[in-house]
Amino acid sequence: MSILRIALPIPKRQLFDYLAVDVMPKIGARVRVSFGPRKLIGVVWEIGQESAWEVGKLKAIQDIIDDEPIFDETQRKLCTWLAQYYKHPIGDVVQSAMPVALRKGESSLPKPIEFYSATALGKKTELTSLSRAPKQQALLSELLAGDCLKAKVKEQFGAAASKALIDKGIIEVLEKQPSSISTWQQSLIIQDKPNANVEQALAISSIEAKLSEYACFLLDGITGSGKTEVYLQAIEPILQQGKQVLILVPEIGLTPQTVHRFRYRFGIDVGVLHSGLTNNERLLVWQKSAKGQLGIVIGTRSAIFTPMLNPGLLIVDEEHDASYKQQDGLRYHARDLAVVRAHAEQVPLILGSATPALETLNNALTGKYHHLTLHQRAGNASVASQQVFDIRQQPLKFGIAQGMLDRMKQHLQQGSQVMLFINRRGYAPALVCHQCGFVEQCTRCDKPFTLHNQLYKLQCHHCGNAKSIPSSCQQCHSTELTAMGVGTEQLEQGLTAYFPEFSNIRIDSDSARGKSKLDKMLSSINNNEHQILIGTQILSKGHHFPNVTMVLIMDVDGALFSADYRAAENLAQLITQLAGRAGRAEKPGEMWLQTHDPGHPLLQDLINNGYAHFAKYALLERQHGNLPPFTYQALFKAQALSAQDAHSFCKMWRSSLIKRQGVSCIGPIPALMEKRQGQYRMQLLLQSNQRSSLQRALGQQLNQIETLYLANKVRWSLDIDPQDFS
DNA sequence: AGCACGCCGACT
DNA sequence: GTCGGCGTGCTC
Repeated sequence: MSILRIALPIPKRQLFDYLAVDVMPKIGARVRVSFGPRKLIGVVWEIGQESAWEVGKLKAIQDIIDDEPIFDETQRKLCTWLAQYYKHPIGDVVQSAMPVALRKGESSLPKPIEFYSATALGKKTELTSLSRAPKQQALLSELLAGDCLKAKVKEQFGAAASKALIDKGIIEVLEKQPSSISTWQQSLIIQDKPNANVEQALAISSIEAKLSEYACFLLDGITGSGKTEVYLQAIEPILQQGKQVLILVPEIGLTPQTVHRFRYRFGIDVGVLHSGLTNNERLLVWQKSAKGQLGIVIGTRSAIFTPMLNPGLLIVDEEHDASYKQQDGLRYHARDLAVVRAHAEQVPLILGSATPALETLNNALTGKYHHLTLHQRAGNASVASQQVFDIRQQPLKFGIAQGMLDRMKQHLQQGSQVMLFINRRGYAPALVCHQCGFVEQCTRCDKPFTLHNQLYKLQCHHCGNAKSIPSSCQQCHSTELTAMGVGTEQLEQGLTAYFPEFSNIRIDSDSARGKSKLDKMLSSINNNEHQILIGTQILSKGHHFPNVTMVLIMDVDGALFSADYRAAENLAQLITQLAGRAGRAEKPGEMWLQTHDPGHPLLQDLINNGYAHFAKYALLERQHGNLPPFTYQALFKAQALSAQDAHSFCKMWRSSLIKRQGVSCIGPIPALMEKRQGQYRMQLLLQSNQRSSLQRALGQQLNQIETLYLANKVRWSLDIDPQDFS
């Protein structure tokens, strides 16, 4: 008796067994089943001969939705890998790999294309007989010349005209299968291909040497060095072989210009997947790609799941970008999944960035990835000069030093724009003396204490050691101790009052919700409608600000002294990205970094030697500190209505994990925002030198937790390779 | 995750 | 007397 093992949208780390009725569904096809009192849609994941359940108690499936699998073997492999690696319920994984429309049971087959055609009666109808209905007359005349797509008719002639003609029997709606539509391979052209420079040509030929096998390339090219041109020329032979290309871009970077550039170069339809699409639009791209009808698919994080009939190349642009890591539910990293997918499909993968993530850089340096570098800047690109501004003992107005305000004034009066940059992401903050720059450190670890305002405590995020907040500086006895970071609103108000004659605009993910809103803001900036730009991360992504001649990074220390070891890396990426986007050749920009520690070695290294040098130094530091990518981490989070419950749950995890080989724990430590929505949040950081020992320990741990201890009071989650510790 | 079952408080 | 609160447990 064949048993169907089905992945159901249930948060359990298991498959559910069912029986087939008379037709056997294929592996990878959707089926409808009854599950307890409700009906669910699941995907047949395995077919086996026996069940751990009593076979007599198994239910039969209700019906089969797909005759053909919607998950091919590679996709099933990817999902299984995801579930295994991220320790996530398989049903949930399968669910997130599917477009929403398919989760709801929509047909996976492309909808037939509807078009209007003149009937036999229509062909005999005199046009003049319709002279009293000009719209209908025009439509009929159009259709006598040839058939026309339904959507196009509706747009040109309106719904009323076509309906009237259908009622008269003059025209009719016909359907044809989309596969009979001409394929992109026939319309492929190569438009306006510029000559590659030496470095680009070298990169392109390195990639071309590995077109039909797995290989991972880090395309490490400074801003303005023409990474996109390398992508375009690497794509060319792939498309010419009739194979497909999947390109991932960060959430905000998905600008129409980029898409246009691909579309224009090759003259083919490009499938675009972004958050603004409806479920049906998303499904359509999915279907077309699965049928091989799209040469290029571009999309954000979840586009990595798009099936391809004939894959030829994967590209992850701006691979260091944090938006590739999903921050809730299935916490996967799309870049890492791209590596797994490229391997499974046996196709090459290009990871592109001006500021590669340290993990990626390490893989390139150890030879796991091929390292391709572009140093030459094309044409009129420029980089802003970078310098630190010592704010010790400086009077600060809404977070800005007086010296910097004066400098801003100069730039503004010359008609230039000034950009202020705040890290709104709450890095675990330290306590710093404004007089002398002294930072309170844990005596055991020599690491800055993290300030927990709600607890009114300083706590070391490396050993858990805690003390109360001192009232004066240990070194100079000043009472001016400050936490780092200032709110955007406060700054906005302050600037409006201080520079009444200049208009300011705030750009963050809240104010720029939606792509068109952001575009509008950007064009108003480039039209000089605003002189002072206040922004967060969003400004560092993909856009150029030729008229900005001064960039001020307000809260450098927040990142330098954060317990989050990634904060310094993120800051360096941000500074480097911004420096490449402000000003232009004739009007170069200057960038200022406000800090209490102007001599900080990482900061000095970045400013004097650039990102690549900084990154190597930072990697060395990570190695000495036993941190990723030289060790492997997982973050266990627990939240409960009572702090005691959350704490003891973490401790229970800790005590059972610590017995396992090669895994160490830090915590439990309260989360940065200890209490949110009435829930107390605690976390435990797990670390190992060996990826496999961490994986094994977590696997065993989860088996226990599901069978032995079901703490209903505590909601918990596990973040493998955490990027963010808040 | 849902959904049912169940066991206790304030209402027509 | 019951309507409904949400704690507990189960779903192939």
